[in-house]
Amino acid sequence: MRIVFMGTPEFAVPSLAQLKDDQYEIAAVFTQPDRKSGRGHKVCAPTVKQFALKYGIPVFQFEKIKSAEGVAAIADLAPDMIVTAAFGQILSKEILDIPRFGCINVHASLLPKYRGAAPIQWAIINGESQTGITIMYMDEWLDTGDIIMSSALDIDEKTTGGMLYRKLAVLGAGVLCDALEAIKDGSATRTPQDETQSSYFPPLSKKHGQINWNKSAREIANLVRALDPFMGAAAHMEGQPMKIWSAEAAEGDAKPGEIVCADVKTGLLAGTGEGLLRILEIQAPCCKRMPACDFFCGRKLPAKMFDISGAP
RNA sequence: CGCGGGGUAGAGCAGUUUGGUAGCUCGUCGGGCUCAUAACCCGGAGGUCGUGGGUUCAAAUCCCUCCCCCGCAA
Repeated sequence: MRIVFMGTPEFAVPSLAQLKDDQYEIAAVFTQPDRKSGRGHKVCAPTVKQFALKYGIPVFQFEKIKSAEGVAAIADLAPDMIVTAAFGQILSKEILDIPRFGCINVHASLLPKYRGAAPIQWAIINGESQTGITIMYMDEWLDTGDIIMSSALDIDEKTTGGMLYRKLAVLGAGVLCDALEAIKDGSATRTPQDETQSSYFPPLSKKHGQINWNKSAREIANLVRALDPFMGAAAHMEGQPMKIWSAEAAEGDAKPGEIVCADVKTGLLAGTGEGLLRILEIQAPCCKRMPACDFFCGRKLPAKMFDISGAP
């Protein structure tokens, strides 16, 4: 089977590696263009590109895969199937119709729940105890195609976004492998998604990372956990941005945002809409993330409470 | 050349403007006090002040080089 793989970040790498290990013919890899990113705006190649180059797989990068050039490039490769995993671009019908075995996607949720670009983080933000991987045929809309198979994974109270991301990337590769086997031997099924059970969550932006101190300590702790280590939950103190990297709900009561105490014995406790938030790891501007007790160890806290209005 | 902050003891910071004995909090070790303690008191150990060079009688501090870390922005 001749496969064209499309993916961009770390999440897609285990799936691509699996295809390679299983001896599928990988005609080419499509990934997002190199972009200026990070400090100093250095141009960085996507993780998938780095992997592909290492193994001599041809790499294509189009600003818009839907463009005439993009479509032509895919058609020239004459793939039997297109496999995507966190590619970052939507395939047009024109592209979807090219491979004779269709186009399948590795999605990091149990569809039809958590459609969208950031299902892993949203599942933790919403306090889900379970998520998973779905392998599905793609259609013209976002994450709405027929399901081939899925596999569930439990989320425990300590699972961060980063941990879950890595786990699901590996699980995704495994389920992808199973799905391809089923497609090859003709046993694969197509199950339409139950629209009544569907949910969609948008890509994460800065706005989603802002801590709302009026929410419950549990909800805030979930947000903090979900955004570690990709973005970090943002709080502000006297207008200064602070990131909270690790926290847990604790018993007690105080005004939202108010710092109840900050000492080595009890840690850093802040009030919320319901319960207290014990902040375990925090980061001030210009500093790296550090345990909360280190943070207030050698300096005075800038204020007695967090800004509850959010960003200035 | 996108903007900006930072690197000083195991950890977190002050000291740099105006060059002149290396400081603070926490931890750690020893001792004391206490029914007892993560509390309190006394004492100790621990630092090539990121790297390399320059200026100077003298550099954490002033000048240049390089390395590393972080915030904004994407």
